[in-house]
Order: sequence, then structure tokens, then C-alpha cells
Amino acid sequence: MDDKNISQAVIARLPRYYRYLGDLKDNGIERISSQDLSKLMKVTASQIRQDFNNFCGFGQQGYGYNVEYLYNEIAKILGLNEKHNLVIVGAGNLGQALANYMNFERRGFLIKGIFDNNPGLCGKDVRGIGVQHVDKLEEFIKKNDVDIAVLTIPKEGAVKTAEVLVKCGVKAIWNFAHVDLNVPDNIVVENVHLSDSLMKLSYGIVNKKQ
Amino acid sequence: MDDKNISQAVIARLPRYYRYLGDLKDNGIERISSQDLSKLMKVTASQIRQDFNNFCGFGQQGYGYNVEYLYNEIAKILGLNEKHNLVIVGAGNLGQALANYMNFERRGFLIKGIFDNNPGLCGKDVRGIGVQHVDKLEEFIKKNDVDIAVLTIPKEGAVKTAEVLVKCGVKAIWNFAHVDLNVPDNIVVENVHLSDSLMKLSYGIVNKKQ
DNA sequence: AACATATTGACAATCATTTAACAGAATTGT
DNA sequence: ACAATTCTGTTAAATGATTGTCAATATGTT
Repeated sequence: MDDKNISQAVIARLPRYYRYLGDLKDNGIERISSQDLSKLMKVTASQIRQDFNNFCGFGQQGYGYNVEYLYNEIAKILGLNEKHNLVIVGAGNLGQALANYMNFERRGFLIKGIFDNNPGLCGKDVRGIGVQHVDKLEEFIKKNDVDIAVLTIPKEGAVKTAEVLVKCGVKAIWNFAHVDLNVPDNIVVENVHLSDSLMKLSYGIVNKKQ
Repeated sequence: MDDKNISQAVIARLPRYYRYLGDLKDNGIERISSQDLSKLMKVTASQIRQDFNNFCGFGQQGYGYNVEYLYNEIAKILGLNEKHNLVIVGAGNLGQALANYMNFERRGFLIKGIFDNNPGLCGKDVRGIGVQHVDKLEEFIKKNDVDIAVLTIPKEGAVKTAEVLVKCGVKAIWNFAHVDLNVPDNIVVENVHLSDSLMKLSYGIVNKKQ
């Protein structure tokens, strides 16, 4: 992997490319040009070519890009060819909703355990997985080779819990708590701040061009 | 409102400022300089000043920014001083989780109705709100002055449903379906593509600096 | 009241991203 | 087999975002 420093803007666009290429593949399309893809996705063809070239040229002059090949290459770049074990920390509504959402499993994100600090929830079954008490988190993570923790607890305990997770050895935290975590540089944090998103939407309504 | 064109990058940062200012306010802090805020939030002081200046100068030389005033001004910019009525379309796990999450209501986002096309779910009670069949969506939206629809249905029906919602007169769609909606320019769409987020996280793990 | 200090707003400089342009390679059609 | 066409990869230009600097202005101190 020539792992220079690819800009975050490019990385953030890859999942969308991946989605469109998957659709094309499912429709039996074998090849596509940057121009046609640009029309489909409503971005410039130049950006598409520029983006893919960060990963040393998947296309061919006069032909375009092979859909299936490109699809698979992007999967590799995104690490979707590897399996990831994950635990959900926080078995509230959101935690349970994520656990019940099957599609992540199909992409290789395997839910190994669900944890909560509320004894009332422990033992409850969520899609065949029993909710355990957070006391057992550390042992479980080590034993089950977990690399991703999904943090779906209220913001009050999130920073502390994140620190525990890091100590247990997780490599990445998918953070749904509405707070900035404080973890070492080598830990990957991906934030999903739903209320931020809703506020942006609200801004859009109020400041509509019309 | 001098409503020039403020960059999306700035808007995207406002909710985070708002969160930090709220915390400061709750801790009884009355004023803060861009420098102190920069240390707290780990962004440059220059960016903070630049950002706030898009909205014509909330600060004062030699003093800094008044926390409460700034907090309230950002709320206004984000439209949080206005109430928004919303409906949730899709009463699956995610739809129910969002309905159960009280905090949005505190910010003025009032859940007026929940809809699903599955007759089996209709009548089910979610936090005091009965799930209705989508047939009743149009009438309900008009009668209840709904301006935001939360779209939590599988991607297959999402594009069609979004078109219906637009016809019914919603101003904005908070889209959790994993597909790009096709709506007129004056309709605000805020996407929350959870699998995209998870893929970015996966990229981070695989291409870790370490 | 005068001086030292703090701190913004504005502008300039740097850095990053996006778009445009085009040479050159592969494909297609005749 | 040759010419016309289609496209990419690459380089250059344009645009946009972030950071650094500093004069101007307020506050705080003596």
C-alpha cells in the first residue's frame, strides 16, 4: 500500500463511490467512464479521476473504469475485505437499534457483545446476544479480539468509558455520545453527532434561499 | 439577517461551538477569549475569530466574547429559537430509537407523529405516540404544520417516499436511508449515512499511522 | 488620567481542494 | 490497418479554507 497522506475529503467520498459502484454492478454494468459516473453522482468528472488517482490509476484510457474491479479495490482501501469484531457499549434504544440492523454484519462488522451498566438490562436478549454488565467488558474484549467499540451511552460517562475501552485495547471507537473523546492519537474515533446534524438541518431551513 | 453565503465548513462547526459554549455557561463562565476557547476546543484562535466574524462581530477587543450572548446568537443562527414539528417515517428500530430520544424535544424539535407502511406496526405506542399508516401522512403533515420529516426506512422505498414528503410540503428531510434523495433545490436534505461513517472508521483502522 | 495589557476584526499569506485543460494511450469503426 | 473517437492520468489554474500578523480598541491598573 503506498500510504501517502490522502486527504480526508477524498476518504469521505469513497463510501459514496462504493455505493454507486455496487448499484452499477448489481445492474450488470461492466464499465463506466468518469463522465458517465459524474452525471450519475452529480460531481465533476475531474474530481472522480483525481480521487481514484490517489490510489494509482484504476482506469484505462479509451475504456474507462471496470466497475467490478474498481468496486473491489475501493473495498480493499476501506478495509472492507477484513472482518472486524465489535462490541456495543450502551444497550439503550440506539444501541439496540444498531444491534438489530443486520447490514453491518454483511459488510464484515460482527457484533460480538452488548454491554450496559444498568443491571436491569443485563441478560436481556438482543438478536441472540445477551446484554452483559460493563464489568465484563475488559475480559471480553481481550478474549474475543474486538477492535471496534460502538459507544452509545449518554455523554456523562462517555469520556471515562472511552478511556477504559482504550485501555482494553480497542483500535477504534464509533462514538454516538455527544461529547468529544479524549484518546491517544493512534486510536481511531469516528463521531456521529446526531444533534449536530439536526442543527445543520435546522440552519438550512431558517436560511433557505427559496 | 445578512445572509451572504457562509461556507458549509463554518456552519458545520457551529454546533460544536454551541456545545462548548453551553458547557461553559453551565459552569458559570461569563466571558471567554478566542485563545482560551481555542485551547479548550483544540482549534486555532484565528479560526474561531474568523468563524464568528461571518456573523458580524460578537466579540469585543480587550474583553473577548460574552459566553451567554454568543451562545444565544449561535442558537438564533442555527434556528434553535424556533420550534420545529417533525414526523418520523419508518417505525423500525432506528425510528423508534430516535422517537425515544428525548433530547431533541428539549431543543425544540417536537415529534408529532410516527408512520410506517407495515400494518403490523400501526397502533403500536412509541412514547405516547401511536404509529400510523403512511396513508395518513399527507393529511397529517398539512394539518399539523410539520416542516421536518425523519426518513428511517430501508433504501428501497426512500426515494419515492421523499418525493411524497416533498409533495406534502415538508421543508426538510433528515435522511437515514442509505441512498441519495432526489428532491428540489429548495428542500433541505441532511444525510446521516451510518454505513459511510463506519467505512471511514474502517479505513482509519487499516491505514493507521501507528 | 495615563499607561500597560488583552484581545478582537481585518487583511495578507499560506495551504488545500477543486476544476479545467490537454497530451497520450486504448478502443472503435470503416 | 488507419483514422476518428473516447477516455484517462497529469499538470496547471482557479477557487476556497485556514492560519498568521498587526493596527485599533477596549479593559484593567496605578
